[in-house]
Amino acid sequence: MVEENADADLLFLDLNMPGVSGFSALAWIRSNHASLPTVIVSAADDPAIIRRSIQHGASGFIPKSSPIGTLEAGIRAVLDGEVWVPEGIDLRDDRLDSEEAKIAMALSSLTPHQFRVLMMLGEGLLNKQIAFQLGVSEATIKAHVTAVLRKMNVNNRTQAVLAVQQLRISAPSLLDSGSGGDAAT
Amino acid sequence: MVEENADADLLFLDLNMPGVSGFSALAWIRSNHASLPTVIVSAADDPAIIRRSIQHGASGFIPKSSPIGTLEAGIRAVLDGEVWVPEGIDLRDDRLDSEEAKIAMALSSLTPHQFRVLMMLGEGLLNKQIAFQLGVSEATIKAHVTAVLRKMNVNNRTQAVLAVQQLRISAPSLLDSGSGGDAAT
DNA sequence: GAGGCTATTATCCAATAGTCGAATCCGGTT
DNA sequence: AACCGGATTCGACTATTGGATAATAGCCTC
Repeated sequence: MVEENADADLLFLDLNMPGVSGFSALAWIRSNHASLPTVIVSAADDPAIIRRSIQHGASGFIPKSSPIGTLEAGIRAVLDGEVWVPEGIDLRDDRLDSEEAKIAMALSSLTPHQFRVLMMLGEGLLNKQIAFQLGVSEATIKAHVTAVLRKMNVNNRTQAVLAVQQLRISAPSLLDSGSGGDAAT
Repeated sequence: MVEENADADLLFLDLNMPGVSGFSALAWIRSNHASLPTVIVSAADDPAIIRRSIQHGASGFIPKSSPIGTLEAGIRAVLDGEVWVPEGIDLRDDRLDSEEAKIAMALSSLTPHQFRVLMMLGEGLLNKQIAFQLGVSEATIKAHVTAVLRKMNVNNRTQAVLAVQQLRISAPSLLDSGSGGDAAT
């Protein structure tokens, strides 16, 4: 849709759209339509998610629970070139997880069709099914898939899908990174 | 490890172990070793995660930040057959998301080897690599994979991996669907 | 108009994935 | 001891995937 509406002034983007996992779309749109301010509208209000949205290039974040007035103020602010987040959200000290940044960058380099194909890989579809849905030959899809694997630096579609999954809405800040044995007794 | 220590009295399980995504291991262990009380020990303290742990059959949840005394009390309670969660966590109204329950049930039906193979699929490994790591022929792995696909009711490994990913630690309560509304931290 | 990038398709080939049937092993029963 | 159901193992066969190469066409830029 973004491709077909290149003259839009503003984009409202819902995280967790079916068929597009988490921040993938945001990361791609930010690079391929840099002049299109994007506001995340989400039911989530987790500070970690808000921060990640901004890190991925969103111009604003407006929880669905916001009163109309806030929505309006947010839109005005973003159209004025500002970054808008709910009150009380601290954006300092923000740096994107390096692994996540790497994946986002790879996504950015994809062409529109390649991105589309990748999202469909993420639904576990066969090349043949993707070809049918997009109305092109399977050979074309294979070419796209090959290009995607190369750009994402992975060896097969499953790994590509797993990489994309890392941009899902989950709360990395809540996890731990250390690990050690767990044992029983 | 659980398979090799069938006589254990209690299992401490860390969510997000490398190679086992989220609640997968818990779901499987609960069905295949029903008499083994399992306590989740995690750095996370999100009420949603704690609730999901109990829903998946954990006997207790102890945040890593807990003082020793609490840890001890929790262990005693669980060994006495009780369910232990941090103070202030409300467990009422608990029903597992139906899609998630379906996946957990499918996982439960897997044999030890099949489960192991599935977890390795989740790392994007080739059949050949799995075969090597487990010291069996590739044909054997293929057979296991086929069995897994059948039990999980999917058509290919990518779909199987995606299903397992749904049991990752992410906070469904933070996404749309209404209800909850606990902003952590 | 030339050069560069994307998209499309095709063909050929090697590797990987998935299905089927069958042999073997193992624990528990009869 | 014979039997049974299952888990595990494996080889043969087929389908899908991924890589390499090439050709055509459209689009944008210089």
